[in-house]
Amino acid sequence: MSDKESIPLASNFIRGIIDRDLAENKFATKKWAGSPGGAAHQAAGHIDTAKIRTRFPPEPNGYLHIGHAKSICLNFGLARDYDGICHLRFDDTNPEKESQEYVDSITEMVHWLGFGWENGKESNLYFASDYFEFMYQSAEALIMGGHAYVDEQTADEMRINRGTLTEAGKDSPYRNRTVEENLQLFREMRDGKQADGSMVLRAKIDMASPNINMRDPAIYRVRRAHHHNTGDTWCIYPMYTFAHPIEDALEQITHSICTLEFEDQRPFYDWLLERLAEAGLLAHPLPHQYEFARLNLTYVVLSKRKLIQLVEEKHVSGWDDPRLPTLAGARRRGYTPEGFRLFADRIGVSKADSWIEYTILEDCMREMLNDSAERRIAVLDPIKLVIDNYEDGKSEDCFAPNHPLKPELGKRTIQLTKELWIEREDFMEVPSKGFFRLVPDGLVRLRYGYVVKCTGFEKDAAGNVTVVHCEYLPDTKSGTAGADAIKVKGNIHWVSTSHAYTCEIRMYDRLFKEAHPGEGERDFLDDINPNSAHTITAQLELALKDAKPSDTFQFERHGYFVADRKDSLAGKPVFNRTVTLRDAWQK
RNA sequence: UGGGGAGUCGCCAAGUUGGUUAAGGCACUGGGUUUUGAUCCCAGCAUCCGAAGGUUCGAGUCCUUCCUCCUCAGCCA
Repeated sequence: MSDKESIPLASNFIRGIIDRDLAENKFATKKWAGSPGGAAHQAAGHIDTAKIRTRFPPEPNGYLHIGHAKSICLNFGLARDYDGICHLRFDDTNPEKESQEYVDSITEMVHWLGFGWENGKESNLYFASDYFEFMYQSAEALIMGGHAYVDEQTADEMRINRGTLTEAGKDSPYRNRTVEENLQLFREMRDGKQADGSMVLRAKIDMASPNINMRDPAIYRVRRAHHHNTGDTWCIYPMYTFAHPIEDALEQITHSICTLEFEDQRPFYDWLLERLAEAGLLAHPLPHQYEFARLNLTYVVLSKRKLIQLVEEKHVSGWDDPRLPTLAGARRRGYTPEGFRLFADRIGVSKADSWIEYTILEDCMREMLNDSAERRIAVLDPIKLVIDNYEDGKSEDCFAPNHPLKPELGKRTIQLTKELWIEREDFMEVPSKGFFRLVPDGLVRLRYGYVVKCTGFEKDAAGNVTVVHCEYLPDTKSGTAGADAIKVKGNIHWVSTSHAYTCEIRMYDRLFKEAHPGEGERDFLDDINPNSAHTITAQLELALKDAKPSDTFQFERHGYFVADRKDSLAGKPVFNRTVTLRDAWQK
């Protein structure tokens, strides 16, 4: 953890709730048997040593993105700060959409972000599907308590009878079956004696409730589908509404944090848990649900549907395309876990819908990368500079610090020769106002080398500058006595043409050109930035040839770059531009 | 038009049971340092808290009315 992350965090409403709960000793008697379970199981346990328990509960039906990172940092961060534990729990109650591939990917990315779910010997990695038996028993308990019934209406009939936002619903004709009949039918559902979709188990609450979620929500459906975890053991599966509160309760979660759209479901969450506590299946204290506003980022789409569309219609190269806001893509782009954690802290948590400016994320990455990335030299758009008064064939050591803020990281040598590559934009035949780099008859310092004076230049038939000529001033070499006798404002980087690694670099920019892709009547695909990626051939200092996949560097005066983790070969890395340096001059 | 939420500086976001000059971050604007026009440092940046009334010695914090935005009618999560 860096100093930046040890700065006291701004308070937020969830921390306020936790502070109050802890002050009231709300969980002082809560037990934990070392594994998830109901009242009977937990009763045999000890007082929970975890002060609070939170959980990150993804459905393994897609890849994690930056929005998830906010939730992950929130849940795991809270557990860390309050001496608690955060579980990683896969909410896998819909087998038709879920798969092991997603489980693996999600697990990997949560770890990558820097969080763990281990607590001593306990792994606290769970699957909702491991609780199917308990959920089934809970459903029977509900039936026996007169709180659930088997409904044989079709999906369409159910929808029609649910009413509207302003009109009450109508009771199902099957609503008043006897407990015995309900139990028998529910068991038939479980035993495969009822067809898919022919009936559902519904909670029996109030078809006239102004909250539509309380109008007898479906809690179990018949679905013959192979489950990635339970195989073909079940042909009935619980709905999220029913399953999630039970998952939280079995894991002794204290603070169940989700996004705003679940707010309407909280009454059912509490209703269900109370019923199961009455039935003796669960013990108090029961978990509570709290909702926060999901992340919206400008110039980015985070909806699962749109992300899938971008990938399937090949607008990007895949789920880990460096331009995508998926965590896999961000990692390939060179975004770092530290940067994401800083970002999460910086944007805060509240219940107000908000749009975070994309530059906030970029700034967080710059901030952490500035601290961690070693410096290297890269000429991205090379033109030749010839030092006419420099000896042919001579090669001279120049010393460049690996990190200006961390002298302990040492220096490396780079070779200066008569012919160099410099940046095309560092020379101007007719300088614009305020330009202080190379101009005819002007002085500029070759960074870590000599001060040179521009003596001329050559152009091709098209009028493009091809070669710049200069003469060096012998007594001005960096690091030698008197080097600063001649002051120059300009300072440009360079790479010897005979000591260069010619390399492919992917220059990435934002995927969308509009702050709010697809806003209003527009199709979000029409807002795609046609210049979000282009590949260049650059001249890099030789040391970069040995970069390992995922190594990050600051290419001085340009930005942060990472050796692509997929396409880099040993001795032949290719780089992705993570983010540029801030540039007051460009503005 | 029913239920549930939210409205504090360009973007986020703190604001204890009402107490007197409305945190902080990002952005922005000045100035300084600097062999990255980077980093870093210093300073400035809401007489005002969606609007209008009201209660009070005193309100972003309480009351009333209004406005705007988000969200809910899957056998998805």
